[in-house]
Amino acid sequence: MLTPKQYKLLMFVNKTLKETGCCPSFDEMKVAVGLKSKSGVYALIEALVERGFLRKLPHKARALEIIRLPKLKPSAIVEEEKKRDEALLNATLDIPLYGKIAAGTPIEAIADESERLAVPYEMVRGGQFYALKIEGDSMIDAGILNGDTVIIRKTDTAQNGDIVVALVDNCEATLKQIKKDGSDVLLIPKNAAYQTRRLPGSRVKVQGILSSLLRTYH
Amino acid sequence: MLTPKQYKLLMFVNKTLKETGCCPSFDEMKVAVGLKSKSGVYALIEALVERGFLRKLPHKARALEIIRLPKLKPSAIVEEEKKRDEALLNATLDIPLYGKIAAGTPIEAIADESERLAVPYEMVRGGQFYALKIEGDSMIDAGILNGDTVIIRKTDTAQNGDIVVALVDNCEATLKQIKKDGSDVLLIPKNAAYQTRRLPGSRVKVQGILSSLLRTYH
DNA sequence: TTAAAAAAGAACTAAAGTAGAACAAAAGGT
DNA sequence: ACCTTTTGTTCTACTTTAGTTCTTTTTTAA
Repeated sequence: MLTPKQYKLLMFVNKTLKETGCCPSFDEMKVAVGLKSKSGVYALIEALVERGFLRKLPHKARALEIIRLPKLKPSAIVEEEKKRDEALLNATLDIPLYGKIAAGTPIEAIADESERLAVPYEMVRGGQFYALKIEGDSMIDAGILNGDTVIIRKTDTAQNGDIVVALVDNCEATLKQIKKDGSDVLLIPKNAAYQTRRLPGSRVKVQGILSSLLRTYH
Repeated sequence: MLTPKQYKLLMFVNKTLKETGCCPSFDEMKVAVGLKSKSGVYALIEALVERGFLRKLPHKARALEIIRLPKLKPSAIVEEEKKRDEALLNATLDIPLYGKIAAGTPIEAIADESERLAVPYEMVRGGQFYALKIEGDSMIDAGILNGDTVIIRKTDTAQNGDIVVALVDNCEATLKQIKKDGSDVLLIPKNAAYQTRRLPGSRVKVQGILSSLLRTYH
């Protein structure tokens, strides 16, 4: 609808009208839009009148009226769209999102490959990882809540005190703190309401150790 | 109804008019729709005029007007957008990582723009976000530990019970659960060892609400 | 393969922007 | 009322930018 110069001038007239209450002269507009001659301003004003943005009161000086302004989109929306474009720059890695794992009473085993989770590359660098959805509150005192997603690095060894995914008797998987006690292994929930389990080392396999945690609110 | 090229051009003209207030030239449209010659743009414009989507002010440059927009997108465009959305799910967004925020005794205010953090796109969809490093243990019973990174969605309003970044007296920022009590505001730490603070509403500004949480082990 | 549609490119025409000057009309002060 | 200053209008000449038309090439689909 408008050329850039026309738009610039219209905005200047609008701003001046609002700020000072009186209309700028052609010479003032001339400097505002960066021209050296009034004739150019005249042409721009004529164009704006013709397009219905301005009205000139005939035979009057400094007597322009704004009829309408081009309606611009709120800049917040523009920013949002820019953000989306930038988003494509950074990559993530998809890791398998296995079903829910009981952080309370052990329930489900690890299986399935269908669902995947995109996580920032830095969180899953150097190693093989998978994600689990936490169900239950047995690790609540370690700040691991029901519904949290934990990212596990695959490994079959762990240090004393690590929080690990432990597979018991090849059938139940659970997330617990692990400690060795002689030939036995302690699986320690982090919740006073739960009991530590003591098992012979032969019945417990480490399937990975806790690497990071994601939580979404609402 | 419209070909994909026509649709794309119409959307570009519409967007340009709304964002800048002035009409794009044929050369600008040419690059926007990925053509190398203006003549192609000309044909597209003619088609859009003929179909009643655009009006050309005769014998004027940069003088297109949108008459209406199509209610249906061409299916090729729909496909393209689907792909784009899928790509976004596998992308991260960089959000500003402001300094540490005290979850214990309030210490530092929010400032700085230098550090940034890459987070999965889904975690920061629809809004403006920033990240904070938690320092202290005042929110430990909400599963928010010392050293955790929280992602905050900018907003100045919160529901009763939300965990928010609260700015007290314009100088100290803190992460707490918020509750309204008459004209007062309660800032509730989630740790029995800490005291709830009661402040007049006028001294507290909400700077964002807790949206998600990241934790890295080791 | 071939016919039709889309795109590229060049050439041309038209409009917009620039500048300067001359002049006419309005505004302001005395 | 008068004169002076400010402001607006018109004209010419020219440059740059933009729009149109045409021919050739490429792409696409039948």
